[in-house]
Amino acid sequence: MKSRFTALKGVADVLPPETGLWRKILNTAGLVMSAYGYEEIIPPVIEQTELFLRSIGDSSDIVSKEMYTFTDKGGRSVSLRPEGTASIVRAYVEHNLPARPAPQKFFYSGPMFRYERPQKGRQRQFYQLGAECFGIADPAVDAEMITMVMAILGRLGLKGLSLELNSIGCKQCRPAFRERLREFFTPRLSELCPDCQRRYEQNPLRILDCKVERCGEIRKDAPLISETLCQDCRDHFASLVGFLEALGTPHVFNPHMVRGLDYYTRTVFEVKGDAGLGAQNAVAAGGRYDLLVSEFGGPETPAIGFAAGMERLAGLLRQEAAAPGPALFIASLGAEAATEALKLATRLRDGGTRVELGWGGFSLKSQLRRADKINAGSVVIIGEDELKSGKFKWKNLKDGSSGEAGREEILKQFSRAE
RNA sequence: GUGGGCGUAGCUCAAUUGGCAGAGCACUGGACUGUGGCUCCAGUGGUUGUGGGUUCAAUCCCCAUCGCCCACCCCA
Repeated sequence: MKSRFTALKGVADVLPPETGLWRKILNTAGLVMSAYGYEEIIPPVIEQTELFLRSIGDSSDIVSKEMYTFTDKGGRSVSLRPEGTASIVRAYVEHNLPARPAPQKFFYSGPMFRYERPQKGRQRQFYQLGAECFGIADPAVDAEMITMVMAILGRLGLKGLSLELNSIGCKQCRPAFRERLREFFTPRLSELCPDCQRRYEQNPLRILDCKVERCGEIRKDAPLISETLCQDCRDHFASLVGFLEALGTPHVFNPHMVRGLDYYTRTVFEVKGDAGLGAQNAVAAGGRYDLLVSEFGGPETPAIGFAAGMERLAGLLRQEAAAPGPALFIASLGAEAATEALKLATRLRDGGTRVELGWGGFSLKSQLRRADKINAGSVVIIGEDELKSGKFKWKNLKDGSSGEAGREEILKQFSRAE
């Protein structure tokens, strides 16, 4: 710990080879999402604070105590985004995108900020990858979005995931359910854990996924949202389940699942990983939010979205193979040979071949040792003999084959064959 | 914000009752004048997270502080 500066608490550098994994995740997700008709949108990471107050709502700690909020030099209260959806919806309304034909589909990725106590799978600056679809209320869109999320995860080779599903109703039926829930817990309020007593006031739905054992027993006979949904919500959910079954997408109905953000309506879903993620085991989650666009001043527009945590995805994709090395390593002996090596390397690099050089007057042996250490595919040796004869010695470090070849031959042989 | 655990070399970890800070791996070089991997040898690398205190003496005990980890809360 002699470094003069260290990264802030809860933020982290992503180093190679981890960065390769991140790129793979983003590329794969981008590929799948464009097949589903999504286009990238790049919103700013900073917004006026009120945007998040109005979207996420005050029943969540995100807004009340986790935002990076400050006053800028113009006296405005601004915040680093704690999640992506609010910005996308703002952009959608601000640029009058509802005027374009529905559905409008966007994906995004980038850092989010929440001032939380770090733990496994949770940091203050973390990356999310997400998508939003505007303009269609049909449950087929819910099924499509969920299928797309599962397709991304599947394409990445992730196994042991479970998709959980619920409906939390709309503005007609959810308030009624909240009240029924309160009535149910009122007589046993004193038996609930302190956190749940607070939830009772703030957001009684949250009591349903409390981890305290005693609270679990108490809520055994609590009313279920699925029994309280209005007919429209009930139909919507049934239809979604039908689509998923037709698509063969495995899913689990979890009547106790509650999402944290206030703006969700009807469909909510969560994809959980199996092992290795600790307590923060949701790799992706999302839901429908049919009211948010109009709350932001746009026309009444149904919408649905999801977000996935990059760090959690990367954590699940264990780094398997050794770091790939250069296709060719050029060892040289003497100043003249070094010049020749540099010229050769530059021509190959111009053609896209990855080449490393054995710089610096080291013995041939140490240069070759280094070529081996960095996992080079082949090595070419340039010394005085080779300069005289014009024939370079080469050796394949993988299979041990070797030979001699002229410059043009070498160029041809290593010009980005693979 | 709350609770618990942990800070010794780049990494993983030792260090007896409080008594000269070590090993393996990694890195660099050599043994082997221009042919890697295996082996052997050597070398580089540390104010023991930081600041105080107790003591003849602190990696070890005490206090504070910072950082990391895990869990709660919350959530991707």
